[in-house]
Amino acid sequence: MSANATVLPERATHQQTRTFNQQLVLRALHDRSPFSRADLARLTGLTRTSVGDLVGTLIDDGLIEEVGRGRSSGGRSPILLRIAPDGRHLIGLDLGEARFSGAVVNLRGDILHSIHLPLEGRDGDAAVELVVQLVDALRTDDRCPLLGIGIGAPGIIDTSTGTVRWSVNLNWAELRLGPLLEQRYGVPVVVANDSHAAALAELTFFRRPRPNNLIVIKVGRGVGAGIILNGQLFQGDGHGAGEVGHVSMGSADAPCRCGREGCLETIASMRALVAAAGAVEPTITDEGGLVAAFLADVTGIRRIVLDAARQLGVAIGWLIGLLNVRHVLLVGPVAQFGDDWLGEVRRSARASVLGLLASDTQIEFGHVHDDVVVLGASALLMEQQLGLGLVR
Amino acid sequence: MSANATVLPERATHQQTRTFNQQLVLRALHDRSPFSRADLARLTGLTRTSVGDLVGTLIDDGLIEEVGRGRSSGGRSPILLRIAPDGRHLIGLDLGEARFSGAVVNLRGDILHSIHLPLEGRDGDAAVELVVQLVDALRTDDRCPLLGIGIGAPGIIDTSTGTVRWSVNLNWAELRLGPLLEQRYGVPVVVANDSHAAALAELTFFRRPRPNNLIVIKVGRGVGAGIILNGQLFQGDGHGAGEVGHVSMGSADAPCRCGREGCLETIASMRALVAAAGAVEPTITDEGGLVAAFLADVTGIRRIVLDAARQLGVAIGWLIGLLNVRHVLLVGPVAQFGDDWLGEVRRSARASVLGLLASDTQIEFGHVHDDVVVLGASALLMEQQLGLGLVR
DNA sequence: TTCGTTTGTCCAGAGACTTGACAAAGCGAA
DNA sequence: TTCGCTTTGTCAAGTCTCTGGACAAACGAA
Repeated sequence: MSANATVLPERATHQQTRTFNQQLVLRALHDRSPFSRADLARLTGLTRTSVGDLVGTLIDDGLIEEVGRGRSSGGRSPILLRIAPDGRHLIGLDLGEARFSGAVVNLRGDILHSIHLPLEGRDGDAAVELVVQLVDALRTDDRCPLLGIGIGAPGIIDTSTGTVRWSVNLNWAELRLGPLLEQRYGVPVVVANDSHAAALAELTFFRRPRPNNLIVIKVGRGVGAGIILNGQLFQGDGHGAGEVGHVSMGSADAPCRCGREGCLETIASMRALVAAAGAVEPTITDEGGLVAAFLADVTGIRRIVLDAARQLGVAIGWLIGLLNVRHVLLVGPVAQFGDDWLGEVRRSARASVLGLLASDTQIEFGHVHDDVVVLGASALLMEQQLGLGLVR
Repeated sequence: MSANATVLPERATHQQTRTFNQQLVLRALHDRSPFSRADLARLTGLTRTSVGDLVGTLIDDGLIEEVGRGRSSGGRSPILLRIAPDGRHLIGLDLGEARFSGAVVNLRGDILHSIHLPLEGRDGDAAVELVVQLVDALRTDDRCPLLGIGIGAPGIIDTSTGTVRWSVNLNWAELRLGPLLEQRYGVPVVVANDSHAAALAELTFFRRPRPNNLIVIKVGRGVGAGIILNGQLFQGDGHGAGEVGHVSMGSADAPCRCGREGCLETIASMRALVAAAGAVEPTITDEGGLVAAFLADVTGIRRIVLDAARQLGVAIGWLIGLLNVRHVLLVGPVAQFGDDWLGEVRRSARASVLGLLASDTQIEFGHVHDDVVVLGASALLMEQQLGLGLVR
């Protein structure tokens, strides 16, 4: 037998069957609670016996709990079950460009306690130190079992090994952040790109029924997309899927921090918009000022912002044309621009792609904008540790 | 329990475990033969006992066969196994724009017998009749058990139901081609978009080790892509993934048959190139003439063709930027343009996307061009019926 | 109160993988 | 040639998990 053997998936065993069905029960309860054991049996196709057994071990694990009895439909009244919200706690981190945020999150996605630490120009090891501070601060005072730590950060991130391969503003390269924290805290750690995390947050906590395919575009200081296909986060061969911010839009104007010119990020990101608006109207120096000027219809500003929306729409048009995905969400500070801006994005996207595909696609704002990365990182951790949403 | 219950995947059962492991063995042998039972045990992680049992049923089914003994490595010499090439035969069809092709294919992807029927303007029911003729002609004279019929056709195709939702030049809309043929011939039938099929052909028969992600762009009369992500064909919510031919390239010149303007297809397809070249050099009236003129460096023609390559490169740049996929293959008649053309595509694609992503991506010609759709349709059928390559 | 229905659980049974053991088959050294 | 060691393929018993049938508990309605 030669050395470079074919790579095969894991074999199927009894234990895998068990785990899979346990996750099936867990996922049903996560998607919509409460359910009785009999409900779950009908829903999953398993027998009442099997469900009873599975539920037993899940209750022993503290992951689900009984919450009283439901209304009878002519027979014995069912015992209702739900995910035990505080069966586990998670720590979710958002390593943003201006500040690091962290929160303790429960299994329902409730944020129990959150902290923000300004970055103030720190990078490299100093930034790692800040991460440690954040986790230390969140870990005190919580006697609930900790499922692990989920981290979202800008840049190219290898989630399978927990390595930050490249993050411009933090000045990290090939940083094994995951293993480092795992060793320090002794709990599982997952690290993912912030836009990818955002997509998972919307999918896991805010979309019912869960779409198979979903694209979430996060427009903040940068522009990035999280792409969920067949119910799973798609990261690409090099973990760089969704890097829409650095695709060339043709017009080579402003230089981009990636070293090239004409990237979408130099046109449509908040950073670029604030700069462009500031050049016209010097009083505008930050996002707040820009948004206010846009909403107040200040001459010139409106056009700048809507032009950017148009370019973003072109990028979305490509996404729709290439992937034919029906759900596209926009999250981040751009949500403040409101429906005029969104309308421009929609028009532009629809104009640049085959009608049959575009007409079915919904382009909307996401549900959360501030904590979306924290929640998404938590969602990824839940998915990896508990199997919510992951279809084997 | 409310009516709109959450959609859950199938529960795991013993039988599924069995099927899964059987497919694991089958897939190992399909990827690289021959292997002994002991090899397979090491490769899959199953015990020798289990593998022996699985192999037994597969041999009884006629899907694999023993092919003598291998060299001993100090102990008893192993009995070598491989897929029985003619354990099943398949019929693969390519419903092209100018002609319908069909072939009998075996499990190794060998084409045993093929036919071509010119379309001669037929569409609608007449085209369906032609499909039936093709199958009838291929079915005679083959006593090997028929696994089924695989069909690749241009247009938007719902593979899950076997429906051609929309095919311009065949004038088909919502045609339930799959069920129709299933009823007539009593064997499983799969229908897929031709570019999607092409991608499956390259993945299934010509790429070792099998890449996780692969994009195959078929440039012929139209332009379409087949997108394989996480080892599976990705079709999108409306089965229209990969419709790169109808994304707007900005410059709104020629009207497209889809009703819009500036589509990639009006610039980079063979149909468009022949038309553009014909306008400059009236002696050019078909693909052959165009290719000859390009290779002979006829004034003006070269520029037209390379301009098209550049535009195609932009589209590939978007694909790479959005999906970060490392393997991109080009198939179809454009392969005749050779390395100059390919070089131009590569340059353009690399220029329009983040260096970190582009540098890892290989853009090459595919292995087959003529029979790629026939083989791909067969591959899809094999995948669905035998589970080769599909990871549950 | 009684009957029918629904729920949750217990017990036996079946399917598939694993473990341990063993015979068959081959290489190599004494 | 013979013996010992290794590898291969198979057999029997054991374990894990799902399934099917049966039963008691719980509830509404007559």
